Formats: sequence, structure tokens, C-alpha cells
Amino acid sequence: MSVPRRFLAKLERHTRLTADEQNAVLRLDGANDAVPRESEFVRRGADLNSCSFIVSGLVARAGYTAWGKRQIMAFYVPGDMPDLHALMMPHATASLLAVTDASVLRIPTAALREVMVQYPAVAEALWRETAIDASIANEWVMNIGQRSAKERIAHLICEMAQRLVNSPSGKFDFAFPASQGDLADATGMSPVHDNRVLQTLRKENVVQMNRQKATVYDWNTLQNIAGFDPSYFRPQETHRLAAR
Amino acid sequence: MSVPRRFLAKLERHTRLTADEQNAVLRLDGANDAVPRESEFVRRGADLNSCSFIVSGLVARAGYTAWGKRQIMAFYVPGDMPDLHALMMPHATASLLAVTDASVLRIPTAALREVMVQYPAVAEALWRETAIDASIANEWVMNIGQRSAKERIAHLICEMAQRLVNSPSGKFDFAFPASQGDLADATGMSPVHDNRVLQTLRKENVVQMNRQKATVYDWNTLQNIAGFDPSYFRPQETHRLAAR
DNA sequence: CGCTTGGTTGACCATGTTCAATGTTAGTGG
DNA sequence: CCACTAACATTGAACATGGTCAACCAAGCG
Repeated sequence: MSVPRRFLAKLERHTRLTADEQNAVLRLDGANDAVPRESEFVRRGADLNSCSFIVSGLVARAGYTAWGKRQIMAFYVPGDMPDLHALMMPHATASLLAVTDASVLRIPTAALREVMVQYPAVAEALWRETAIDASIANEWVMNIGQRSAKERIAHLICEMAQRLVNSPSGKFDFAFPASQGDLADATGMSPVHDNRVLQTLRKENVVQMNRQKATVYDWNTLQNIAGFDPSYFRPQETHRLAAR
Repeated sequence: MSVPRRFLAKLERHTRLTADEQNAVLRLDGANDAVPRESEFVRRGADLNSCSFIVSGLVARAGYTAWGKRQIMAFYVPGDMPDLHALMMPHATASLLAVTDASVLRIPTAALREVMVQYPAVAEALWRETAIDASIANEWVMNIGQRSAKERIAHLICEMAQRLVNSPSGKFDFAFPASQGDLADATGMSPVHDNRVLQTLRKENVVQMNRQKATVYDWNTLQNIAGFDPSYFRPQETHRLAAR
């Protein structure tokens, strides 16, 4: 089984591909790495000659200040390619680390670039993926810069729910195996305060989290608390780049 | 004078282009808009059919929370194209606003896409520009999430210095006509506290700012305060996408 | 000269941090 | 099955950073 079928589905959410183009994507393959939790499989400063495809597990993009404080800048779930931008900037400016044990497919950049040259529409789809990623990063700047602790946590949960659940509404749950410490690093707050905010959200019967999953009890209220507007990672199909 | 010559220079910092490709870029043109200060010339939610090229003035990408709080997510200076990502996501997820009176060239996306189809290397260069932009956004997440007020301000000034000055060192100044309120919105803090931090940086003879420019008195100390590492927006040339 | 924009100040207050201790849970070897 | 351990969650108390409010100042410009 060629693994990136799930990735193709992701691309097709925003870019229609012909059968040839789809096959070219499906032929992509690479080395399958088992990554133990907490280990960094891409380090800031490394020169990458492959892009990672998440087969299973939860992965985070993280950076460290000069004083060693960690900031998580994005979470990635199975089906995501967290370092597609390496196609354009092979020198990694952030690290990728496994939040849980993870399985990662390393696809050589050379193979990706070959497909991009032959099928410009595939290049466009990949570029669009990186644009969505950038759009999410912008929303994180907003989140950390302008929202209160409670809003921040709620917003992060909303984002993950929107990405992982088909049409979230009412009560549902989804896999989000991050520790409270991880959440704290993602929202720019201390683990202690993070814990207290989660407690109030739990007591208000809005959402509950543990190391396995998040259980949303009231999607509407959660969105209202967060001031969540999902439009930022719903790209619209544009015109295809016509073949020459 | 076709305006984007400065943009070409920017592209060539990371991607070598043939004479034909350069000419194709230089032929790009569009309507020249005079944008008065404080006005939003791209609004979140708008559907864009052009990309903006900054001819003069200081421009910011900004977003607003559901409660109307503004976060500035990036600054753009003459020679930048702040909404290149519209090529892939024509639905704007953030606003662009003029911090000072500005002059903006609106290049139709259709014209850009034509050049991209004909010259894949140009497409690659543009993609690389958006990747650098994303990398800067990530650094802003780090900045706001993990650094103290003083570190944040220092870091922002370091970033702008690095982008605007050839080889910063010792004492120098550069145009950075943002108000203290703008800086506050960019660093996620209140104007009052921002003012106090600027005062201490001034009293320590590190850096001084007014509505026209920033004057760095001691680049080394400023970098040390910020924990600044410029590698994040220095892309390295990679292989060119070979012609088919 | 008066208006407007932006910078500065002080006093008080709120949000979130730090430190240090204690619970809780799941996994591991005996 | 139990003791032991490690990782994570929870708690309280003291504290710090930065926010809010409200007033005042300074410069530029018609």
C-alpha cells in the first residue's frame, strides 16, 4: 500500500487533479521511520533532502528561544506533511518533534520535485498546502497575541476539532493526545495556568481533555468562547495552472 | 519605469533567473494605487484578483479578533509583495493596511499566473517568497509566545533592521515609521507598556525610535537582548526546477 | 492659535507565573 | 497481584509582569 493516499485526499479538498496527476502523487514513496515520543526527527538548522508525511501519531513544529524556552507553532496529524516548505527552504528553521510515538514517511525532495516539474498542477496543490499552513500560523499569532488564556485554549481546541472532525456540532470527541504541558507550550502560557483554565472549561461542561482525546460537550459555546471563525483554513479551489 | 525591478532584485537573492525569466517579471505591471495612512486596501474576506507590490510606505498585515482587538502579523516595506499567497488562496484571511501613506502597485493575478505557467522558475521564486514570509510568521509566534516585553520589542527591531539594512553593525538607523501603538499591536502588548519598554531601551543607549525611524546605538547588545538569530529569513538557493 | 495625533506619567489592578508540594494513573518487574 | 516508578495533573500561596484608566504633554499643521 502506497501510503500517501490520505494525502491525495487532502490535496483534492482544494485542487482537482487528473488521473495522471493523482497517480504521480500516489507513486511517491520513501523510508518509513518509527519515531519515539518526544524525539525530534527534524532539527532546526538541518538541511533536508526529504519531506515528512505523518502516517500515525501527533507531531508538533516547535522552536526554542535563545534561553531554551520551547514554543509549539503547529500540530500535525496523520495525513499532514509538516515540512513541505523544505521544497523551497531546505534549511530547517524549526524542529519537528513527535508528541506521541509516531510513524513518518520520508519522501525524498528529489522525487517530489520531479513530479512538480512534470505536473505543474501538483506543484500548485503542494504550494497551496503550504499556504494553508502559513494561514494557520498567522491565526496562531492572533491567538497568542490578542486572546486571553481561556480564549486561547478554546481556540486551539476549535482549530484541532475543525481539522479532525467532519462537521463538528453539539457533542463529539476526537484524538488529541497532547499533555497539558504541550498545550501550554502551544498557547504561550505556563502549565499551571493551563491546567486551571482546562478545569474551568471542564466545570462549565464545555470541553474536557486528557492525554488521549478531547471531548467537546458544547461546540457552540466553545466557538463563542474562542471567537472562532474557521474560514482561515478552508481554501477555495482556484483556477488550475493551465498546462503550457 | 516598470516598477517591480526592486522586486526582481529581491527574488534574485534566493533564486537565479535567466534573462527571459527576468524580462517576464519586469513586464509585470498593474494599477498604481495611492493608499492613505490607516486605510485597509485589502480586507479580510475579500476575494482578490490582484497581488500588491509595495512601491513606497510602510504596510502591515493585520487581523482582528471577534472582539475587535487588532493584531499586526507582519510589516512590509517597499519591494515586498505582502499578499503573494493570494495566488493560492484568493480569499483573504487577513487585512493589509497602510501604516503610513503608501503607494501600491496592484498586479493582476492572471498576469502573474501566466508568467508562472510559462516560466516554472519564476513560480518557484514566488513560492519561495511566500515560504520566507511563513518562516517570519513562525518567528512571530515564538516572539509573542515565549519572550518578555523587552525581548519582544528588541526582536522586532532586530528583524526590521536585518531586512532593511545591508550589514547591520554598531550604530545605524533605518526608516521604520510605526507609532508606538502599532508596535504594541505587533508585539501583543499595551501601548502604555510598550512606551515604558522603549524608554528603558533608550535610556540604556541600545535603541531609540520615533515616528520616522529607528536608531540603533548598539547592534550587539540589541541582538543579545532579543536573543536574535537571523537565519530564519535567509533562504538558501536550492536547485532550480528544471524545465520539462 | 487651536486641533489632532501620538508620546508620557502615575496609581491601581488583573492576569498569569513561579515554586513547591501532593495526587493520580499507567506501566513494569518481582 | 503488588510494590515501585515515572509522567502527568492538581493545589495553594506568594509574586511579577504587564494592563487599564485617566490625565497631561509635545510636536506638527492647518
